[in-house]
Amino acid sequence: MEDKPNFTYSRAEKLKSKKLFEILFAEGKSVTQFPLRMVYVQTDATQDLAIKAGVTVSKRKFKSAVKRNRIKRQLREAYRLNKAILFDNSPANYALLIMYLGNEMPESEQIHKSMVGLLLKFKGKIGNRG
RNA sequence: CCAGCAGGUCACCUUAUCGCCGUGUGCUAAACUUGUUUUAGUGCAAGGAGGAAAGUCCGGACACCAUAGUGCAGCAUAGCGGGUAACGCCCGUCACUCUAGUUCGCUAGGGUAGGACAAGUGCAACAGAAAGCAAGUACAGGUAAUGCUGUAGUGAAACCAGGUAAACUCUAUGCGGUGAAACGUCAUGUAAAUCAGCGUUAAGAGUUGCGCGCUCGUGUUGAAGGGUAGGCGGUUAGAGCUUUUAAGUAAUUAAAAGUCGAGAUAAAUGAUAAGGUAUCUUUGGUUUUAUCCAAGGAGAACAGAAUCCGGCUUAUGACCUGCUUUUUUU
Repeated sequence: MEDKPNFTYSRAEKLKSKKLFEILFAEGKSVTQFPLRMVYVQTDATQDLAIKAGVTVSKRKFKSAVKRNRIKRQLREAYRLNKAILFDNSPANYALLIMYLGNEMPESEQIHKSMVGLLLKFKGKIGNRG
């Protein structure tokens, strides 16, 4: 754990289940660090991985599939490189969904800064409750 | 040199770090149905969006459904011939038409919702008495009488036809519907929902717009398994691609050889950093101009597979070839 940082983001870590998405949209709680918003919900401890995450970009704000893909890739990279913040000591299992709220194409540097802030905010919240 | 038209080609590159996806292969571990097994982890190798992947506008392949049949209605197409799995697509050709040239014979290029006004209905600017059901001008002739007859006049067309079908309509041909969230299958697992047999057939319900037809209903016995979410198959070797030869004016077809080129599913095919290329542009110098040289700046457009093919349409950067027109210089 301490010798090499884990920067992977494989299939098992991705949020796949349709059911979970429905639950997230229905009863998820949110943390916002503009231009990002995270919706999260606590899941069963029976799952193999502690945290599953997905990213999303509104089709209404970005009609072009190319632009949507680009933003999602940037979000995924930012999460992949900074997820170690969460994996140190997570008190419970969570499903996360990170959304992009901006109206224009973002800079990667800005996304990275916002992602770090967002993850720290989230960590503070669940730490306080647990 | 600039502009237009036609045709063709490509779809930026390199390096570093960190990642994603399936495939092949090696190692390790676990499981048992001990196998060229399955699962997990890990190393290596080669590969990983398009010319439009887009719009979803046509045509197919494939799958399921009698709520699928049938008649009417409806929709689509429209010279002729050919190509094709098929098409509303493509090729050739005739006619008409537009543009340019012309030795007035034509030539080159483009366009065409180019079947029928020999059945019926409708429509028609201006002029005109009148362009269809109601009227009637002038002159002449004729009659018992009358637009009854001729001529003039208006107009493309006048008591009778003609024009018009991106007007109804008619003719010919074709068309069932739903689309990969189709469909098949596996495991989990509960009822009113499914299937088969027997009996009852009365009201009624369903369908594509309507009719016919078809299906269902209610009781009982037995059997198997739906919906939702998930896994696997379908699902990437195909009307495939490249080259050569032959047939054909061409679209295209045939034969031979070679070749395998993404398979995701909240959706992979990347992110970041540095450098460079095509190209554009600014300044200065050179040259009659074109050009060339130096320095600086910008720097790849449109766009993301989603069952698969054939087209059409739309978006869009750069280069090459040919033709035409205009201007300048020699």
